[in-house]
Amino acid sequence: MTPVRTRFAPSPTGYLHLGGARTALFNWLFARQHGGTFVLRVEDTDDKRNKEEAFAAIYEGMQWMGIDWDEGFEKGGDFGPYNQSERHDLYLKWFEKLEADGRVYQEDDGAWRFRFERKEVTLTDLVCGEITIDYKNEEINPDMTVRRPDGSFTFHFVNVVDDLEMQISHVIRGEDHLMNTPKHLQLYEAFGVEPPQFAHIPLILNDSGKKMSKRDEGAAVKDYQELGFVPEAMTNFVALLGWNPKTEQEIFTAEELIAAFNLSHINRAPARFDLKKALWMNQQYTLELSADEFYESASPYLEAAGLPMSHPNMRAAVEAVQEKVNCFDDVEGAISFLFEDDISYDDEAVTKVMKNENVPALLAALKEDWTNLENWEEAKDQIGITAKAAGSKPGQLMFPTRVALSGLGGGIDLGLIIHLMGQENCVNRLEHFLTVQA
RNA sequence: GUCUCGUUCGUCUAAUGGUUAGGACUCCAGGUUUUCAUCCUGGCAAUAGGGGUUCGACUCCCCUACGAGAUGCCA
Repeated sequence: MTPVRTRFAPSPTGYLHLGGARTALFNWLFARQHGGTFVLRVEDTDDKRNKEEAFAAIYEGMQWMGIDWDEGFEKGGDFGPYNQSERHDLYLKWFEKLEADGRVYQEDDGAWRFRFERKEVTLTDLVCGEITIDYKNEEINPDMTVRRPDGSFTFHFVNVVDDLEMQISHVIRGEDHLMNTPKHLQLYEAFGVEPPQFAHIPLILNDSGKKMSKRDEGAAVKDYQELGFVPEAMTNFVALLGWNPKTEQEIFTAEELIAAFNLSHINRAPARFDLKKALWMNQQYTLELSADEFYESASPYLEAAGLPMSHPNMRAAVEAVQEKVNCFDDVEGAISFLFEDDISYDDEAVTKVMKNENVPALLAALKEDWTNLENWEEAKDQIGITAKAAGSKPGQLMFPTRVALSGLGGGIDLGLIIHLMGQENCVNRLEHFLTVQA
């Protein structure tokens, strides 16, 4: 039994694509499940500027999602170097073998082509099954370029050499490589080595059903980091895109994913990324955080938004919205009204409130009744008393009061809003609401 | 154009010849909460179309439509 060795080989594009993240995750899950090795290789064949910076975005994204690697970038290992740009001698060695065997020939401009065997090639893919490509017709499948006139090698060539040199046992990659694989198989055969096993996973589509591209909103893992996703939720959600456990379980810890993962349960059809469901899943995770964890995680977002972090009410306000928000980025909008003098009103909430024509009178009455109260509990109870005195139900005044005080249709518990805001501010907000909206 | 793959509620998916086609998200309606959220209950909603094979088809075969990928001296 050969040891399981998988790899993720991104090129330094400056961001970790959602699809790339899932490819990395599946490779990682498979390696972890089999006690194998997960390699991070850098496909930097083109000499790009800011290569290191561009790659940093990728490994930071992986680290955020909790995908660690055993070999490769910054870890080293026995099969290095792990940057393609430093592996030229290795490529040359295998190229010379092809040359000696007469499997390559040179074009007029100096480029080298690999001579395909003119036969049918069958790929047995762990996800896609058997796929046969006919190479008999040279017009349809011309020999492929493996080396450029400047001496550098093309993707197909280096990819195969790297995988065989690094003794990769399973190549798990996006379906966009499916048609490349028979070519790679020809190369393995010419090299005289056993190819690895292949598993091609379906692509991730954007909201409109097209392949997610760099321009798409939410194409980068970083986008979800900025939205304030819990990393474990992100990992969980991405794992369920194109793979399913064949059970109705949806919430998985990393350990559970490792145990349940199975290449044969990967779908063939591409999947769309549904932000609403992702946010729902994220909320399942934020709900499970301790108050401390939630506060710690939300703080950076609040600081970035300029909220006064040392304010005595800050901690209580943040804790109060833990079960109200989907992601950390929503916290600021849910509590900022407590820390700002100017209040902005949610149009939808105001419209809903104003549908009841009794509301202005009720709020005006409450404003009068709210003076000279001992504490916030009394103030909260007063809402019911005022409502009843006017012949309304308490509930008919609770919601309008919430909107008048916070400007929002939802959020912190009303009693707590009153408590944190203080009597004077409450009365002022009612006054302001009546002036502006009524 | 050619080659390859794919197509189940709006979305993620289950059901590999026999189910009232199941679950989840969204949405809607109730309940709980004097408000909001959580939570609970219920509801709307799908086998792309057409032919076969079969006692029986989401499931197998063929055609069409649609989608995706490949067809680079990009990766």
